[in-house]
Order: sequence, then structure tokens, then C-alpha cells
Amino acid sequence: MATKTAAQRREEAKLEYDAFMAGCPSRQLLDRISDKWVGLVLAAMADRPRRYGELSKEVAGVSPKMLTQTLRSLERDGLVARYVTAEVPVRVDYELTDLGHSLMPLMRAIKSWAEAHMDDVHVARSEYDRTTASA
Amino acid sequence: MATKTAAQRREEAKLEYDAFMAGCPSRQLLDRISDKWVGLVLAAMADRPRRYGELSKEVAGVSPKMLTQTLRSLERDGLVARYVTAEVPVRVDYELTDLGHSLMPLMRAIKSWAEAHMDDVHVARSEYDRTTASA
DNA sequence: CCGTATCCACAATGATACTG
DNA sequence: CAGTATCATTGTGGATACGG
Repeated sequence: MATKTAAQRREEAKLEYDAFMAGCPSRQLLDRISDKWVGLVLAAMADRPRRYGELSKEVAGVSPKMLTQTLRSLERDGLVARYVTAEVPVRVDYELTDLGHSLMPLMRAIKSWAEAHMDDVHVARSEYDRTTASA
Repeated sequence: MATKTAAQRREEAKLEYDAFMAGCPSRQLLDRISDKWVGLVLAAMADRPRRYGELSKEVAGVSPKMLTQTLRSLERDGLVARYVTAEVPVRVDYELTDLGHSLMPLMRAIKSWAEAHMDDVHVARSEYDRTTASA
């Protein structure tokens, strides 16, 4: 039996990692809510349903591609519901589901921690940058 | 005065977006904690300080480049402290700061929501995929 | 009006060899 | 032991023209 190559060892390690984390629900949740546009989209329809065009304006700077992609993944995860009304032209509304609403306290918790501690973080950064300054 | 081009309008929109979100602390916090390795690294030293080599093994699959990069950003943000002991060979320990520890309840909250609701998410995904199935 | 299709740019991640 | 330097690769997001 030949000695394992670095690549092989790394592959095994990777499997362990996957076994430990890939299945961890917190990882998937973080990946979802930390998406660049998710927070803005959810916030935009927190209080009432919104049409696609409304979201497009309210979430300023988002391209149609990203807006649709964001809405689709939120819909797939059951956080947002999509309603199509067959008018001419067609009308589409999006709104938070109960599951989507249940996520809001968590978002608020994140906001709270950040508001309470981001000053410390910024001070730490300044100190680190000052101390580490090279030239 | 010429009509604004699409690019110009988009640029203005982008600035509005930046003004609204770039300064939002929750955005920065999410970006930090949702990093691929941050969760694992923080978890690895949650109960006691760890040496670089220990982290390298415990956080299986991480390359030295990413481990160092992760540790540096956590150190810069004041979530982790780095201690160098001048032995031969050199010894370096990392541990959570008070600020780092204060983040743990939030991580647990995320984990809790995920554990409580990821089943719903998975059901929603299955339903969505089933309904949307094309070929 | 509500998206989809396409192409492009760039940042993020990874493997790995090498240095203090 | 504890990283750093380099190169290759991939994923992610953006602009925009066009279709239902």
C-alpha cells in the first residue's frame, strides 16, 4: 500500500468536513440570508406584498437577473409566495409566507448585535490597521 | 439636457442603494459570519485556545491560505486574539476575545432557527421542484 | 409588465511549493 | 511550526437585448 498523497489526504479531510458541516442547517441558513440581495428583498416586502416592478425600484441597483434569481430561491425555500394575476398586462405580486415572517426576529437579532457591537469592531479594525501599518 | 441613459440611471440607483445598505451594520456582520470558514474556525476555538496547526486539522479541508486569511480578518475585527510564543519552533495560539464570545449566542440563535425550520424549507423545496419539474 | 437568455468581468477559493 | 507566494479555476454578479 503506497503512502497517501497530499491530494488523497486532503480529499478525505474534505469528506470529514462535508460530513460535519454540509449537513449543518445553520450553514445553509447563513448562505441564504447572507446573500447580497435577500436582505433587501425581504425588507422590501416585510410589511406588505410587492409587485415585481415595485421591488425592482425599491431594491435600487438590482438587475432583473438578480432580482428574479433572488425571488426564485426565496420562493423555492418557502419564504416568499408568488401570485400571478391574469390581467393585461400581467401582474405578479410577492409576499412573505409565515415561514418568511418567522425569519424576521432573527434578522432583527442580527441587526441588534451589529448595532450593539459594530463600534467595537470598527475600533478593533482601526487599531489593527494602525498597528499593522507597514510603510 | 439629454435624457439619461440606462447606465446613468442605474448608476444613480446604485448610489442610493449603497447609501442605504453599505452603512448598515447588519450587512457587514452577515458578510463576516457567513464566510465559508468563519463558522468552523470560531467553533473550533469556542471552548479553548487553539494553535494554528490544530485549527488546520480540526477545520478539515481548509488550505493554509484560507485559514490564515480567515484568522487575519477575525483578528482585525477583534473577534479573535493571536498570541505568539517565542519558542523554537515558534508557537502561535488563537483564542476568542470577549467580543468573539458575545457573538456565540447569535450563532446559536441561527442554529436554533435552522433546526426548527429547515424541515419546512426542505419540504418547500421538494414541493417547488416537483411542481416545477419540466422534462 | 414580467421576466429570460447571453455574454462578460472579476472576485473568491483552492492546490501547492517554498520561506522565516 | 507557521505561515506566504503564485497560479489555475470556478463561481457570482452585472449589463443588456429580447421574448411571452
